[in-house]
Amino acid sequence: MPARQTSKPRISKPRARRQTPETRPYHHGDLRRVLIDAALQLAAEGAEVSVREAARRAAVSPGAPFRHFPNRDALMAAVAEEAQRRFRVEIEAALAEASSIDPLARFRAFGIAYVRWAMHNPAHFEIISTGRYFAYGSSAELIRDNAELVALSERMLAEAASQGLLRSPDLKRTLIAGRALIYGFARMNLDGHFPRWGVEEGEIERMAEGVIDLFIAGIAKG
Amino acid sequence: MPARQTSKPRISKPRARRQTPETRPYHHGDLRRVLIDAALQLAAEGAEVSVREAARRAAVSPGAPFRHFPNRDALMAAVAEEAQRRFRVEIEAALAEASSIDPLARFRAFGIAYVRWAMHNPAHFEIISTGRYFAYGSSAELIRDNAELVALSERMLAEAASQGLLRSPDLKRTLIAGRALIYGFARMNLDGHFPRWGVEEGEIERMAEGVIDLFIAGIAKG
DNA sequence: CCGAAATGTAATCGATGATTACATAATGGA
DNA sequence: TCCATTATGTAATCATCGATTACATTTCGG
Repeated sequence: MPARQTSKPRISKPRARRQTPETRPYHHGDLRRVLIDAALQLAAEGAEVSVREAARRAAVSPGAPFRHFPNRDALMAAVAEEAQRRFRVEIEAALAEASSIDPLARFRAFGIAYVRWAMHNPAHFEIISTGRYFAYGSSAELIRDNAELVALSERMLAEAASQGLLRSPDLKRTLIAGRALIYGFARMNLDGHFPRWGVEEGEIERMAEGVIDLFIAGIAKG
Repeated sequence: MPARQTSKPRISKPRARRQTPETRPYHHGDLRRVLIDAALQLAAEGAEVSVREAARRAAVSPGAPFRHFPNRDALMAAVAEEAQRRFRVEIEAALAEASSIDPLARFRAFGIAYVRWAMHNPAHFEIISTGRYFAYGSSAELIRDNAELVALSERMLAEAASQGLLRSPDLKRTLIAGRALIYGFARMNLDGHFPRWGVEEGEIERMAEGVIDLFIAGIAKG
Protein backbone atom coordinates (compact mmCIF):
# COMPACT_ATOMS: atom_id res chain seq x y z
CA MET A 1 0.00 0.00 0.00
CA PRO A 2 1.28 3.42 -0.78
CA ALA A 3 2.39 5.36 2.22
CA ARG A 4 -0.02 7.98 3.13
CA GLN A 5 1.13 11.35 2.10
CA THR A 6 1.80 13.51 5.07
CA SER A 7 -0.48 16.45 5.01
CA LYS A 8 0.95 19.84 4.41
CA PRO A 9 1.33 22.07 7.43
CA ARG A 10 -1.64 24.22 6.76
CA ILE A 11 -1.46 27.68 8.02
CA SER A 12 -4.93 28.62 8.99
CA LYS A 13 -5.51 31.93 7.37
CA PRO A 14 -8.76 33.66 8.05
CA ARG A 15 -9.67 35.00 4.68
CA ALA A 16 -11.99 37.81 3.89
CA ARG A 17 -15.58 36.78 4.24
CA ARG A 18 -18.03 37.24 1.44
CA GLN A 19 -21.02 39.26 2.30
CA THR A 20 -23.37 36.72 0.87
CA PRO A 21 -24.84 34.46 3.52
CA GLU A 22 -23.94 31.33 1.61
CA THR A 23 -21.95 28.28 2.46
CA ARG A 24 -18.88 29.53 4.18
CA PRO A 25 -15.73 27.76 3.14
CA TYR A 26 -13.34 26.62 5.79
CA HIS A 27 -10.19 24.97 4.61
CA HIS A 28 -9.08 26.76 1.53
CA GLY A 29 -10.30 30.14 2.46
CA ASP A 30 -12.86 30.47 -0.26
CA LEU A 31 -12.40 27.70 -2.74
CA ARG A 32 -15.73 28.24 -4.38
CA ARG A 33 -14.84 31.81 -5.24
CA VAL A 34 -11.34 30.90 -6.36
CA LEU A 35 -12.66 28.15 -8.60
CA ILE A 36 -15.07 30.51 -10.30
CA ASP A 37 -12.32 33.04 -10.84
CA ALA A 38 -10.00 30.40 -12.20
CA ALA A 39 -12.69 29.18 -14.57
CA LEU A 40 -13.45 32.73 -15.65
CA GLN A 41 -9.81 33.28 -16.39
CA LEU A 42 -9.60 30.04 -18.31
CA ALA A 43 -12.53 31.17 -20.41
CA ALA A 44 -10.96 34.58 -20.92
CA GLU A 45 -7.82 32.88 -22.15
CA GLY A 46 -9.87 31.04 -24.70
CA ALA A 47 -8.90 27.75 -23.13
CA GLU A 48 -11.36 25.00 -22.57
CA VAL A 49 -12.79 25.23 -19.09
CA SER A 50 -12.22 21.98 -17.24
CA VAL A 51 -12.93 21.33 -13.62
CA ARG A 52 -9.52 19.78 -13.15
CA GLU A 53 -7.67 22.73 -14.57
CA ALA A 54 -9.59 25.08 -12.32
CA ALA A 55 -8.69 22.85 -9.39
CA ARG A 56 -5.09 22.84 -10.53
CA ARG A 57 -5.00 26.62 -10.57
CA ALA A 58 -6.54 26.71 -7.15
CA ALA A 59 -3.80 24.32 -6.00
CA VAL A 60 -6.34 21.82 -4.87
CA SER A 61 -7.09 18.18 -5.57
CA PRO A 62 -9.18 17.20 -8.61
CA GLY A 63 -12.04 16.08 -6.43
CA ALA A 64 -12.22 19.17 -4.27
CA PRO A 65 -14.38 21.26 -6.62
CA PHE A 66 -17.13 18.71 -6.32
CA ARG A 67 -17.56 19.73 -2.69
CA HIS A 68 -18.76 23.07 -3.98
CA PHE A 69 -20.41 22.16 -7.26
CA PRO A 70 -22.38 19.00 -7.84
CA ASN A 71 -21.00 18.77 -11.36
CA ARG A 72 -19.23 20.67 -14.08
CA ASP A 73 -22.42 22.30 -15.30
CA ALA A 74 -22.96 23.86 -11.90
CA LEU A 75 -19.50 25.38 -12.05
CA MET A 76 -20.23 26.72 -15.49
CA ALA A 77 -23.51 28.13 -14.29
CA ALA A 78 -21.69 29.96 -11.52
CA VAL A 79 -19.20 31.25 -14.05
CA ALA A 80 -22.07 32.39 -16.23
CA GLU A 81 -23.65 34.15 -13.28
CA GLU A 82 -20.50 36.10 -12.65
CA ALA A 83 -20.02 36.93 -16.32
CA GLN A 84 -23.64 37.96 -16.63
CA ARG A 85 -23.32 40.21 -13.61
CA ARG A 86 -20.31 41.95 -15.14
CA PHE A 87 -22.17 42.23 -18.41
CA ARG A 88 -25.16 43.85 -16.80
CA VAL A 89 -23.00 46.27 -14.86
CA GLU A 90 -21.29 47.34 -18.06
CA ILE A 91 -24.53 47.79 -19.97
CA GLU A 92 -26.12 49.80 -17.24
CA ALA A 93 -23.04 51.95 -16.91
CA ALA A 94 -23.12 52.67 -20.62
CA LEU A 95 -26.79 53.61 -20.41
CA ALA A 96 -26.14 55.84 -17.44
CA GLU A 97 -23.39 57.56 -19.35
CA ALA A 98 -25.58 58.03 -22.39
CA SER A 99 -28.09 59.99 -20.32
CA SER A 100 -30.31 60.72 -23.25
CA ILE A 101 -34.01 61.30 -22.98
CA ASP A 102 -34.72 59.91 -26.42
CA PRO A 103 -35.63 56.27 -25.95
CA LEU A 104 -34.36 55.35 -29.40
CA ALA A 105 -31.04 56.98 -28.65
CA ARG A 106 -30.91 54.93 -25.48
CA PHE A 107 -31.72 51.83 -27.46
CA ARG A 108 -28.82 52.69 -29.73
CA ALA A 109 -26.46 53.09 -26.80
CA PHE A 110 -27.68 49.82 -25.41
CA GLY A 111 -27.04 47.96 -28.64
CA ILE A 112 -23.60 49.42 -29.09
CA ALA A 113 -22.59 48.64 -25.51
CA TYR A 114 -23.94 45.13 -25.99
CA VAL A 115 -21.92 44.45 -29.11
CA ARG A 116 -18.83 46.07 -27.69
CA TRP A 117 -18.87 43.96 -24.57
CA ALA A 118 -19.41 40.83 -26.60
CA MET A 119 -16.43 41.76 -28.75
CA HIS A 120 -14.16 42.41 -25.80
CA ASN A 121 -15.26 39.39 -23.79
CA PRO A 122 -15.93 36.70 -26.36
CA ALA A 123 -15.57 33.71 -24.08
CA HIS A 124 -17.78 35.18 -21.40
CA PHE A 125 -20.35 36.22 -23.94
CA GLU A 126 -20.32 32.73 -25.36
CA ILE A 127 -20.91 31.20 -21.96
CA ILE A 128 -23.81 33.41 -21.00
CA SER A 129 -25.52 33.33 -24.36
CA THR A 130 -25.55 29.77 -25.57
CA GLY A 131 -26.62 27.71 -22.62
CA ARG A 132 -24.46 24.99 -24.03
CA TYR A 133 -22.30 24.77 -20.97
CA PHE A 134 -24.94 24.36 -18.31
CA ALA A 135 -28.64 24.06 -17.75
CA TYR A 136 -29.95 27.57 -17.98
CA GLY A 137 -32.72 27.09 -15.47
CA SER A 138 -30.27 26.01 -12.80
CA SER A 139 -29.48 29.52 -11.70
CA ALA A 140 -32.13 31.83 -10.34
CA GLU A 141 -29.70 34.72 -10.30
CA LEU A 142 -28.91 34.21 -13.96
CA ILE A 143 -32.58 34.20 -14.83
CA ARG A 144 -33.23 37.31 -12.80
CA ASP A 145 -30.29 39.23 -14.25
CA ASN A 146 -31.33 38.32 -17.73
CA ALA A 147 -34.95 39.19 -17.15
CA GLU A 148 -33.91 42.64 -16.02
CA LEU A 149 -32.07 43.25 -19.25
CA VAL A 150 -35.07 42.01 -21.21
CA ALA A 151 -37.31 44.35 -19.25
CA LEU A 152 -34.87 47.18 -19.86
CA SER A 153 -35.14 46.70 -23.61
CA GLU A 154 -38.89 46.46 -23.41
CA ARG A 155 -39.13 49.69 -21.49
CA MET A 156 -37.06 51.58 -24.00
CA LEU A 157 -39.17 50.50 -26.93
CA ALA A 158 -42.43 50.90 -25.03
CA GLU A 159 -41.46 54.43 -24.22
CA ALA A 160 -40.61 55.09 -27.84
CA ALA A 161 -44.00 53.73 -28.82
CA SER A 162 -45.82 55.86 -26.28
CA GLN A 163 -44.12 58.90 -27.75
CA GLY A 164 -45.32 57.91 -31.18
CA LEU A 165 -41.83 57.31 -32.48
CA LEU A 166 -42.39 53.88 -33.98
CA ARG A 167 -43.87 52.93 -37.32
CA SER A 168 -45.12 49.51 -36.32
CA PRO A 169 -47.80 49.07 -33.69
CA ASP A 170 -46.47 45.60 -32.96
CA LEU A 171 -44.13 46.28 -30.08
CA LYS A 172 -43.14 42.70 -29.46
CA ARG A 173 -42.22 42.16 -33.05
CA THR A 174 -40.09 45.28 -33.06
CA LEU A 175 -38.43 44.22 -29.85
CA ILE A 176 -37.56 40.75 -31.09
CA ALA A 177 -36.28 42.16 -34.35
CA GLY A 178 -33.98 44.56 -32.54
CA ARG A 179 -32.76 41.87 -30.25
CA ALA A 180 -32.15 39.47 -33.12
CA LEU A 181 -30.20 42.14 -34.94
CA ILE A 182 -27.96 42.97 -32.00
CA TYR A 183 -27.50 39.40 -30.88
CA GLY A 184 -26.92 38.27 -34.43
CA PHE A 185 -24.28 40.90 -35.00
CA ALA A 186 -22.46 40.00 -31.80
CA ARG A 187 -22.58 36.32 -32.68
CA MET A 188 -21.46 36.87 -36.26
CA ASN A 189 -18.35 38.42 -34.79
CA LEU A 190 -17.92 35.72 -32.19
CA ASP A 191 -18.48 32.93 -34.69
CA GLY A 192 -15.98 34.41 -37.11
CA HIS A 193 -18.40 35.22 -39.90
CA PHE A 194 -17.22 38.70 -40.72
CA PRO A 195 -14.22 37.75 -42.81
CA ARG A 196 -16.61 35.87 -45.12
CA TRP A 197 -18.73 38.99 -45.42
CA GLY A 198 -15.89 41.27 -46.25
CA VAL A 199 -15.91 43.08 -42.95
CA GLU A 200 -12.42 43.79 -41.67
CA GLU A 201 -11.47 43.48 -38.05
CA GLY A 202 -10.99 47.18 -37.43
CA GLU A 203 -14.23 47.94 -39.22
CA ILE A 204 -16.53 45.89 -37.05
CA GLU A 205 -17.31 48.36 -34.32
CA ARG A 206 -18.15 51.08 -36.79
CA MET A 207 -20.26 48.63 -38.72
CA ALA A 208 -22.16 47.78 -35.55
CA GLU A 209 -23.11 51.41 -35.12
CA GLY A 210 -24.10 51.70 -38.75
CA VAL A 211 -26.25 48.60 -38.64
CA ILE A 212 -28.01 49.68 -35.47
CA ASP A 213 -28.62 53.12 -36.92
CA LEU A 214 -30.04 51.58 -40.03
CA PHE A 215 -32.37 49.45 -37.97
CA ILE A 216 -33.55 52.37 -35.87
CA ALA A 217 -34.14 54.45 -38.96
CA GLY A 218 -36.20 51.55 -40.25
CA ILE A 219 -38.47 51.29 -37.26
CA ALA A 220 -38.73 55.01 -36.55
CA LYS A 221 -41.73 56.91 -37.81
CA GLY A 222 -41.19 59.59 -40.39
CA MET B 1 -11.47 -6.01 -62.38
CA PRO B 2 -13.88 -8.42 -60.80
CA ALA B 3 -13.38 -8.14 -57.14
CA ARG B 4 -12.14 -11.36 -55.78
CA GLN B 5 -14.30 -12.56 -53.02
CA THR B 6 -12.16 -14.44 -50.66
CA SER B 7 -13.28 -17.05 -48.31
CA LYS B 8 -12.25 -16.10 -44.86
CA PRO B 9 -10.90 -18.69 -42.50
CA ARG B 10 -10.62 -16.08 -39.84
CA ILE B 11 -9.12 -18.28 -37.24
CA SER B 12 -7.50 -15.90 -34.88
CA LYS B 13 -10.48 -13.64 -34.62
CA PRO B 14 -13.39 -14.84 -32.57
CA ARG B 15 -14.71 -11.35 -32.79
CA ALA B 16 -18.42 -11.01 -32.45
CA ARG B 17 -20.14 -10.36 -35.72
CA ARG B 18 -22.08 -7.19 -35.79
CA GLN B 19 -25.60 -7.09 -37.02
CA THR B 20 -24.45 -6.47 -40.57
CA PRO B 21 -26.42 -8.85 -42.77
CA GLU B 22 -23.50 -9.96 -44.88
CA THR B 23 -20.40 -11.23 -43.26
CA ARG B 24 -18.48 -8.07 -42.83
CA PRO B 25 -15.20 -7.99 -44.68
CA TYR B 26 -12.10 -6.86 -42.95
CA HIS B 27 -12.10 -3.76 -45.05
CA HIS B 28 -15.14 -1.63 -44.72
CA GLY B 29 -16.77 -0.56 -47.95
CA ASP B 30 -16.61 3.18 -47.53
CA LEU B 31 -15.81 3.85 -43.93
CA ARG B 32 -15.20 7.53 -44.48
CA ARG B 33 -18.69 8.01 -45.81
CA VAL B 34 -20.26 5.86 -43.12
CA LEU B 35 -18.44 7.74 -40.39
CA ILE B 36 -19.69 11.07 -41.66
CA ASP B 37 -23.23 9.75 -41.83
CA ALA B 38 -22.98 8.32 -38.34
CA ALA B 39 -21.65 11.61 -37.03
CA LEU B 40 -24.41 13.49 -38.82
CA GLN B 41 -26.97 11.26 -37.25
CA LEU B 42 -25.41 11.69 -33.83
CA ALA B 43 -25.64 15.42 -34.27
CA ALA B 44 -29.23 15.15 -35.45
CA GLU B 45 -30.05 13.18 -32.33
CA GLY B 46 -28.65 15.98 -30.26
CA ALA B 47 -26.00 13.68 -28.88
CA GLU B 48 -22.44 14.74 -28.50
CA VAL B 49 -20.45 13.73 -31.53
CA SER B 50 -17.54 11.56 -30.51
CA VAL B 51 -15.19 9.75 -32.80
CA ARG B 52 -15.60 6.56 -30.81
CA GLU B 53 -19.35 6.58 -31.00
CA ALA B 54 -19.21 7.11 -34.75
CA ALA B 55 -16.79 4.19 -34.96
CA ARG B 56 -19.11 2.13 -32.80
CA ARG B 57 -22.02 2.79 -35.12
CA ALA B 58 -19.90 1.89 -38.08
CA ALA B 59 -19.04 -1.35 -36.27
CA VAL B 60 -15.39 -0.61 -36.45
CA SER B 61 -12.54 -0.28 -33.96
CA PRO B 62 -11.98 3.01 -32.13
CA GLY B 63 -8.77 3.67 -34.01
CA ALA B 64 -10.13 3.05 -37.48
CA PRO B 65 -11.56 6.54 -38.05
CA PHE B 66 -8.11 8.00 -37.72
CA ARG B 67 -7.17 6.29 -40.97
CA HIS B 68 -9.60 8.62 -42.69
CA PHE B 69 -9.42 11.74 -40.57
CA PRO B 70 -6.26 13.05 -38.95
CA ASN B 71 -8.23 14.08 -35.89
CA ARG B 72 -11.69 14.76 -34.55
CA ASP B 73 -11.79 18.24 -36.02
CA ALA B 74 -11.30 16.87 -39.49
CA LEU B 75 -14.28 14.58 -38.99
CA MET B 76 -16.34 17.51 -37.80
CA ALA B 77 -15.26 19.56 -40.78
CA ALA B 78 -16.43 16.78 -43.09
CA VAL B 79 -19.71 16.66 -41.22
CA ALA B 80 -20.04 20.41 -41.57
CA GLU B 81 -19.38 20.13 -45.30
CA GLU B 82 -22.20 17.67 -45.69
CA ALA B 83 -24.56 19.68 -43.51
CA GLN B 84 -23.71 22.86 -45.38
CA ARG B 85 -24.35 21.14 -48.68
CA ARG B 86 -27.80 20.06 -47.54
CA PHE B 87 -28.44 23.53 -46.22
CA ARG B 88 -27.55 25.14 -49.50
CA VAL B 89 -29.70 22.70 -51.46
CA GLU B 90 -32.66 23.51 -49.25
CA ILE B 91 -32.21 27.26 -49.52
CA GLU B 92 -31.86 27.16 -53.26
CA ALA B 93 -34.90 24.94 -53.56
CA ALA B 94 -36.92 27.39 -51.50
CA LEU B 95 -35.77 30.24 -53.69
CA ALA B 96 -36.59 28.33 -56.83
CA GLU B 97 -40.03 27.65 -55.48
CA ALA B 98 -40.58 31.27 -54.58
CA SER B 99 -39.99 32.31 -58.19
CA SER B 100 -40.70 35.92 -57.54
CA ILE B 101 -39.27 38.72 -59.59
CA ASP B 102 -39.24 41.12 -56.69
CA PRO B 103 -35.77 40.92 -55.12
CA LEU B 104 -37.07 41.88 -51.72
CA ALA B 105 -39.67 39.14 -51.88
CA ARG B 106 -36.85 36.76 -52.71
CA PHE B 107 -34.88 38.07 -49.80
CA ARG B 108 -37.87 37.39 -47.62
CA ALA B 109 -38.16 33.83 -48.90
CA PHE B 110 -34.47 33.37 -48.33
CA GLY B 111 -34.65 34.53 -44.75
CA ILE B 112 -37.65 32.39 -43.93
CA ALA B 113 -36.08 29.31 -45.49
CA TYR B 114 -32.92 30.04 -43.56
CA VAL B 115 -34.63 30.27 -40.21
CA ARG B 116 -36.83 27.30 -40.92
CA TRP B 117 -33.92 25.05 -41.77
CA ALA B 118 -32.05 26.19 -38.68
CA MET B 119 -35.10 25.35 -36.59
CA HIS B 120 -35.54 21.91 -38.08
CA ASN B 121 -31.85 21.01 -38.05
CA PRO B 122 -30.51 22.65 -34.91
CA ALA B 123 -27.45 20.48 -34.48
CA HIS B 124 -26.42 20.77 -38.11
CA PHE B 125 -26.97 24.49 -38.02
CA GLU B 126 -24.88 24.73 -34.91
CA ILE B 127 -22.03 22.83 -36.50
CA ILE B 128 -21.91 24.86 -39.68
CA SER B 129 -22.36 28.22 -38.04
CA THR B 130 -20.09 28.37 -35.04
CA GLY B 131 -16.77 27.02 -36.20
CA ARG B 132 -16.34 25.78 -32.68
CA TYR B 133 -16.00 22.17 -33.73
CA PHE B 134 -13.31 22.49 -36.36
CA ALA B 135 -11.01 24.97 -38.04
CA TYR B 136 -13.17 26.74 -40.58
CA GLY B 137 -10.40 27.27 -43.07
CA SER B 138 -9.71 23.56 -43.24
CA SER B 139 -12.33 22.86 -45.85
CA ALA B 140 -12.26 24.49 -49.26
CA GLU B 141 -15.67 23.10 -50.11
CA LEU B 142 -17.16 24.63 -46.98
CA ILE B 143 -15.69 28.00 -47.87
CA ARG B 144 -16.95 27.79 -51.44
CA ASP B 145 -20.47 26.73 -50.45
CA ASN B 146 -20.66 29.51 -47.95
CA ALA B 147 -19.33 32.10 -50.34
CA GLU B 148 -22.05 31.18 -52.81
CA LEU B 149 -24.74 31.86 -50.25
CA VAL B 150 -23.10 35.15 -49.38
CA ALA B 151 -23.02 36.08 -53.05
CA LEU B 152 -26.64 35.05 -53.39
CA SER B 153 -27.66 37.46 -50.66
CA GLU B 154 -25.56 40.20 -52.15
CA ARG B 155 -27.15 39.76 -55.55
CA MET B 156 -30.65 40.02 -54.16
CA LEU B 157 -29.96 43.25 -52.36
CA ALA B 158 -27.91 44.69 -55.21
CA GLU B 159 -30.78 44.04 -57.54
CA ALA B 160 -33.17 45.70 -55.13
CA ALA B 161 -30.86 48.69 -54.98
CA SER B 162 -30.60 48.91 -58.75
CA GLN B 163 -34.38 49.02 -58.93
CA GLY B 164 -34.40 51.87 -56.48
CA LEU B 165 -36.19 49.87 -53.83
CA LEU B 166 -33.87 50.65 -50.94
CA ARG B 167 -33.76 53.65 -48.68
CA SER B 168 -30.11 53.42 -47.76
CA PRO B 169 -27.38 53.82 -50.36
CA ASP B 170 -25.06 51.75 -48.20
CA LEU B 171 -25.57 48.30 -49.63
CA LYS B 172 -23.03 46.56 -47.46
CA ARG B 173 -24.52 47.93 -44.31
CA THR B 174 -27.98 46.85 -45.35
CA LEU B 175 -26.68 43.41 -46.22
CA ILE B 176 -24.93 42.92 -42.90
CA ALA B 177 -27.96 44.17 -41.04
CA GLY B 178 -30.21 41.70 -42.81
CA ARG B 179 -27.80 38.90 -42.21
CA ALA B 180 -27.40 39.76 -38.55
CA LEU B 181 -31.18 39.83 -38.16
CA ILE B 182 -31.70 36.45 -39.76
CA TYR B 183 -28.73 34.79 -38.16
CA GLY B 184 -29.57 36.32 -34.82
CA PHE B 185 -33.14 35.10 -34.96
CA ALA B 186 -32.03 31.58 -35.86
CA ARG B 187 -29.50 31.59 -33.06
CA MET B 188 -31.91 32.99 -30.51
CA ASN B 189 -34.03 29.98 -31.19
CA LEU B 190 -31.10 27.58 -31.14
CA ASP B 191 -29.70 29.07 -27.96
CA GLY B 192 -33.03 28.88 -26.22
CA HIS B 193 -33.61 32.59 -25.79
CA PHE B 194 -37.21 32.79 -26.89
CA PRO B 195 -38.78 31.60 -23.67
CA ARG B 196 -37.10 34.52 -21.93
CA TRP B 197 -38.58 36.87 -24.48
CA GLY B 198 -42.07 35.57 -24.18
CA VAL B 199 -42.12 33.86 -27.54
CA GLU B 200 -43.86 30.52 -27.41
CA GLU B 201 -42.63 27.51 -29.30
CA GLY B 202 -45.47 27.38 -31.82
CA GLU B 203 -45.21 31.09 -32.37
CA ILE B 204 -41.61 31.21 -33.51
CA GLU B 205 -42.02 30.56 -37.20
CA ARG B 206 -44.72 33.18 -37.52
CA MET B 207 -42.57 35.57 -35.56
CA ALA B 208 -39.71 34.95 -37.97
CA GLU B 209 -41.87 36.04 -40.86
CA GLY B 210 -43.06 39.08 -38.96
CA VAL B 211 -39.58 40.13 -38.02
CA ILE B 212 -38.28 39.74 -41.54
CA ASP B 213 -41.22 41.67 -42.91
CA LEU B 214 -40.58 44.41 -40.42
CA PHE B 215 -36.97 44.58 -41.47
CA ILE B 216 -37.79 44.70 -45.14
CA ALA B 217 -40.38 47.40 -44.56
CA GLY B 218 -37.66 49.31 -42.74
CA ILE B 219 -35.12 49.18 -45.54
CA ALA B 220 -37.60 49.58 -48.39
CA LYS B 221 -38.10 52.98 -49.90
CA GLY B 222 -41.52 54.57 -49.66
C1' DC C 1 -13.92 20.21 25.17
C1' DC C 2 -15.84 17.14 22.11
C1' DG C 3 -18.49 15.38 18.44
C1' DA C 4 -20.71 16.50 14.19
C1' DA C 5 -20.45 18.90 10.04
C1' DA C 6 -17.70 20.85 6.53
C1' DT C 7 -14.14 20.36 3.43
C1' DG C 8 -10.13 18.42 1.27
C1' DT C 9 -7.31 14.12 -0.46
C1' DA C 10 -6.35 9.65 -2.56
C1' DA C 11 -7.80 6.16 -5.30
C1' DT C 12 -10.44 4.69 -8.73
C1' DC C 13 -13.90 4.26 -12.67
C1' DG C 14 -15.42 4.65 -17.44
C1' DA C 15 -15.25 7.49 -21.56
C1' DT C 16 -12.63 10.04 -24.79
C1' DG C 17 -8.93 11.60 -28.43
C1' DA C 18 -4.83 10.09 -29.97
C1' DT C 19 -0.66 7.19 -31.15
C1' DT C 20 1.87 3.00 -32.13
C1' DA C 21 2.80 -1.67 -33.58
C1' DC C 22 0.84 -5.11 -36.01
C1' DA C 23 -2.60 -7.75 -39.13
C1' DT C 24 -5.06 -8.18 -43.25
C1' DA C 25 -7.05 -6.95 -47.66
C1' DA C 26 -6.64 -4.79 -52.20
C1' DT C 27 -3.97 -3.31 -56.04
C1' DG C 28 -0.90 -3.25 -59.71
C1' DG C 29 3.62 -4.18 -61.90
C1' DA C 30 6.92 -8.01 -63.23
C1' DT D 1 0.00 -15.41 -61.84
C1' DC D 2 2.82 -14.00 -58.21
C1' DC D 3 4.02 -11.03 -54.78
C1' DA D 4 5.41 -6.63 -52.99
C1' DT D 5 3.46 -2.33 -51.86
C1' DT D 6 -0.02 0.27 -50.14
C1' DA D 7 -4.42 1.03 -47.92
C1' DT D 8 -7.06 0.03 -44.26
C1' DG D 9 -8.58 -2.06 -39.91
C1' DT D 10 -7.29 -4.02 -35.01
C1' DA D 11 -5.16 -4.27 -30.47
C1' DA D 12 -2.93 -2.15 -26.97
C1' DT D 13 -1.81 1.73 -24.68
C1' DC D 14 -1.59 6.69 -22.92
C1' DA D 15 -3.08 11.02 -20.88
C1' DT D 16 -7.03 13.73 -19.71
C1' DC D 17 -11.50 14.39 -18.15
C1' DG D 18 -15.84 14.22 -15.13
C1' DA D 19 -17.39 11.80 -11.45
C1' DT D 20 -17.72 8.82 -7.18
C1' DT D 21 -16.19 6.72 -2.87
C1' DA D 22 -13.65 6.01 1.34
C1' DC D 23 -11.10 8.35 4.36
C1' DA D 24 -8.51 12.31 6.63
C1' DT D 25 -8.52 16.82 8.64
C1' DT D 26 -10.29 21.19 10.01
C1' DT D 27 -13.82 24.14 11.89
C1' DC D 28 -17.71 25.19 14.59
C1' DG D 29 -21.47 24.81 17.91
C1' DG D 30 -23.32 23.05 22.09
